[in-house]
Amino acid sequence: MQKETLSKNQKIILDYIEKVNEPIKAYSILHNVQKKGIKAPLQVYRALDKLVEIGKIHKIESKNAFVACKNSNCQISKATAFSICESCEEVSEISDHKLSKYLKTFQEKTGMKFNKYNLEFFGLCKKCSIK
Amino acid sequence: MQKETLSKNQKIILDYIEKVNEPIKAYSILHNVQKKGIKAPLQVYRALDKLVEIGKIHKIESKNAFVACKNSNCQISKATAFSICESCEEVSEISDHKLSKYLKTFQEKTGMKFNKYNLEFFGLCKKCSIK
DNA sequence: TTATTTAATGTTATATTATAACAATTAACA
DNA sequence: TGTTAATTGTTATAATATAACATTAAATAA
Repeated sequence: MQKETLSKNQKIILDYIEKVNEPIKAYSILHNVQKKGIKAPLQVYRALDKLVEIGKIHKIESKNAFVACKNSNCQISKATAFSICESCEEVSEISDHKLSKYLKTFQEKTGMKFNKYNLEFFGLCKKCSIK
Repeated sequence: MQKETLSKNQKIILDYIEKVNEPIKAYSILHNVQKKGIKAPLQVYRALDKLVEIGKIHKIESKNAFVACKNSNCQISKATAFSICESCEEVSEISDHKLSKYLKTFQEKTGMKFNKYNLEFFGLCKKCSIK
């Protein structure tokens, strides 16, 4: 699904999330797109649902926040991995080949048929560990 | 930290979570321990925080639910992995050596110092994929 | 022991996150 | 063009979580 095929609200909200470029919460999005005519939480949540579904954004579950997907071709739209610095709150999307591979073998082993996973690492980023 | 050193509320709530043996939500816990004298959400949330901190339970972030840790010796108290069936809602804790190993090498590569991760797989369990 | 500090509790109020329900509108397409 | 599916708008409310403050219990140092 291309950005061009998104609906009005979906576009407004994706544009905003891409602009801020860091995890942002639904009500904060709402607050920031009100000048564009979006008035109610549901309008935001509906767009978020769709954007997550098509892989344009990811939800950081541990933070109830949403962030634009950095993998433009988003093959991994349904397999997200993030590292989250507990000090500066920086969040980075991880795109690691070995990990995807591991997860596949894991699937075979457990007999479970996965169609999605969510992985969140917490710790100190390089910068913050120096301090 | 042993179970014996837990406080009154912590014990009540851990006992209940261990008994139900599946992910359960804070307000559901509250409802079910009211006969034991726990009256307010905060009493539950405080105990949950502590129990998560010491590794007796885990939070399933995508479900806002809590589940007892199955690894009695809980070395992996801070490294949790779950598989979640999207059909029957069954949740299993995963304890996989290869995964822990992978995560360690990953840490070295990124320069980030991790002290915790959360991994949630979604899909269909064996039973449900047959249906 | 007793003073002191730290952890846990109790309680009320409120903040934050998310969805239900229903009516209206627009887009997709047979 | 008529029909279905997707999206929107709106109000109300459900579900999840924390703030703030007073009190009590437990741990431990003098």
